[in-house]
Amino acid sequence: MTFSQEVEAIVAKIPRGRVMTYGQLAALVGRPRAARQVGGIAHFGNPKLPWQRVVNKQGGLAKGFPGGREEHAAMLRDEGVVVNNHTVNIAELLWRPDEQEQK
DNA sequence: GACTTGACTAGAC
DNA sequence: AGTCTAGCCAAGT
Repeated sequence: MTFSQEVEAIVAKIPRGRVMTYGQLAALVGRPRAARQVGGIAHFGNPKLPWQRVVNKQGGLAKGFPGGREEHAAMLRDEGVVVNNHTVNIAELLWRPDEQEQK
């Protein structure tokens, strides 16, 4: 299991209407400083994963997302995420894996 | 096996 | 407050 596979696994588990930061995502797989790599994985990784739920620490949408932030924001809104000025309420929407684990 | 790249983050100017 | 630089880690070439 490579780092990218672990990251993809977590991204795939992010519930609808929730988001995560690259930094936290990296930390969850044991590499708190690998935020850059998380972004890199998103670029050439599995395009079917909800990368739109992965945002930077400011809650801002990914700058390199295909279609631009407009499309990114539209996707998140469709999931029930409140997006203001291309920025999500990271404090409210940040998802914690333990919410789902509950075990 | 070494060098380059990258959808990040935090600190400095 | 906006922009630049440096640090970081793993995958790609």
